[in-house]
Amino acid sequence: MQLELSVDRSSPVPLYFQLSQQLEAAIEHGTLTPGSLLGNEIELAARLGLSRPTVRQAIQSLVDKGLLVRRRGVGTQVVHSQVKRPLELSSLYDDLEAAGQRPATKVLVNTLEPASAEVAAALGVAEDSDVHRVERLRLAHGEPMAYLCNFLPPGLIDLDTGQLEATGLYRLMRAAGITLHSARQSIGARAATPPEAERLAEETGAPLLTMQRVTFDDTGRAVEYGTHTYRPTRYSFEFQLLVRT
Amino acid sequence: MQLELSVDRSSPVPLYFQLSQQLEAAIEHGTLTPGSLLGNEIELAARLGLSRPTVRQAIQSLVDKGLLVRRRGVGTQVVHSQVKRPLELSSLYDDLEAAGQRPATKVLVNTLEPASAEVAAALGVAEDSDVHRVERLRLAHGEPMAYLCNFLPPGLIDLDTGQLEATGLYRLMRAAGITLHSARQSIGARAATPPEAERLAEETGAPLLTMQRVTFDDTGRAVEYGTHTYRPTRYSFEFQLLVRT
DNA sequence: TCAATCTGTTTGTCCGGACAATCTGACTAC
DNA sequence: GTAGTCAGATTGTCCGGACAAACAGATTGA
Repeated sequence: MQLELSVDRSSPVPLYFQLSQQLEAAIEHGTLTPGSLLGNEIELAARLGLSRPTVRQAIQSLVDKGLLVRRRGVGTQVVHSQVKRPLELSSLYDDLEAAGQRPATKVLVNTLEPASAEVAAALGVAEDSDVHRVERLRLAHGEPMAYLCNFLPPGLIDLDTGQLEATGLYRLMRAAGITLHSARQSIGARAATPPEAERLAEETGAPLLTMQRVTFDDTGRAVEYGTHTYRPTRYSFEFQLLVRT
Repeated sequence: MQLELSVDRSSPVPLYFQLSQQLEAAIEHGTLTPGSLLGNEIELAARLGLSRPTVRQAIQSLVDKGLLVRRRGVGTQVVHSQVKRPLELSSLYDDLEAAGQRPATKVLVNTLEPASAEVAAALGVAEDSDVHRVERLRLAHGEPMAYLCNFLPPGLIDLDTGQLEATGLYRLMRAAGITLHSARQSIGARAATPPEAERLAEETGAPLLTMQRVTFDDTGRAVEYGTHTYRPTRYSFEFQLLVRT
């Protein structure tokens, strides 16, 4: 294994992070082939002039990502399977853009209105208190793909219709300094009602994929509640997930 | 904060794990209320007679689970939101049992047959080589909930029809010493074909929720490929997910 | 020939310490 | 009164070392 590894001690980037990125790049690039041993931690530390805990921290982060597997008495191996992303909080806009689909968004509604009981419960605000309501149609290649209805608590973000049409909601929230932390999702299916069918250019009774989601920031506040419907012929949820250990 | 914490040094259970379990229990139980500070690491270590790295390792594991949030200069806080499980590799059988639904399974097919191109590609075996094929109907309260079709490479596990009816496939695999590592899933929806409708007691054209999954063990081998259809009126996919950092 | 045992390798756990980065809150200067 | 500055508190990073546990392969014994 002639893997070139080096760390820059003058950089503000943590050493373990520099190392883990280089290892990840090597795996991605194929320099480290699946199944190959990584060499033992102590020697690796000595080679790089690092301590073993630092090397372990780097390796551990890749184990958590599912790229490496440790075996006591054997060594650390690159996982065989084609792990891509261990399921992050996915954004339809980003998904489409990554797939080269040139997403477009049409904002249908962008108002402030009193929260229904359902919305109030999801967002943890008082019933009838004002919340943002945003309804959007997401298109790809001019064809409707999904109908997105979102509710946000007030005062968190400035919802500009122009920006909503230019990018995704998650990007706007991140840009507004909101740290997304976790989400509770529910994915199901049901038959399209007449208004839903019309919006998505489907027929009444056609199967629709539905997703409901409440997103929380790192302080535990609910920052978004969404009810989405997707055309199943155009979109499905794909993700990779890891077994918790 | 009068939180009772203690560790047993004579136990073979790692100290950091003992601590993290106690903290998790305290959070679950409500002894540690959301938003409350955990007390600084150094004092906590001194109080328990542990070193700071050990305490940090315990805390880190809970941060990874999404239960705690660290803030430099502030401290470690319990997250507000109702995080439950950060999405593990879910098993329909376990899900139903946890919901107190008394799942029942009817094995429709349990044979060895040549792999189709699709199955061979998913499992990474040669086309027309023998693979296990298992078709099951999963019921709850006597009502059909899902139709499960799975393919497994040969020689990995002994598929006994009786056992398949008594428990879930994942449990059997784990019991056979297979370490599940990751899975690639795809969730979609479509209209029921006549045979599908009949199996699930739905009408032709009714919306169905579909899930395809390839599961890998820790050596990177594909150990299972499944094509499942669910009745959306009876089942939906619920999960909590964390933003990767 | 086969099974049990031993041995070396590698990761797992744990320690104690050091300094840096960042946040909060109080203080000070204008 | 307001803005900038400073100090204390807390986590982030990193070091060097020690012993335990588990695995693979070779050795030994029946």
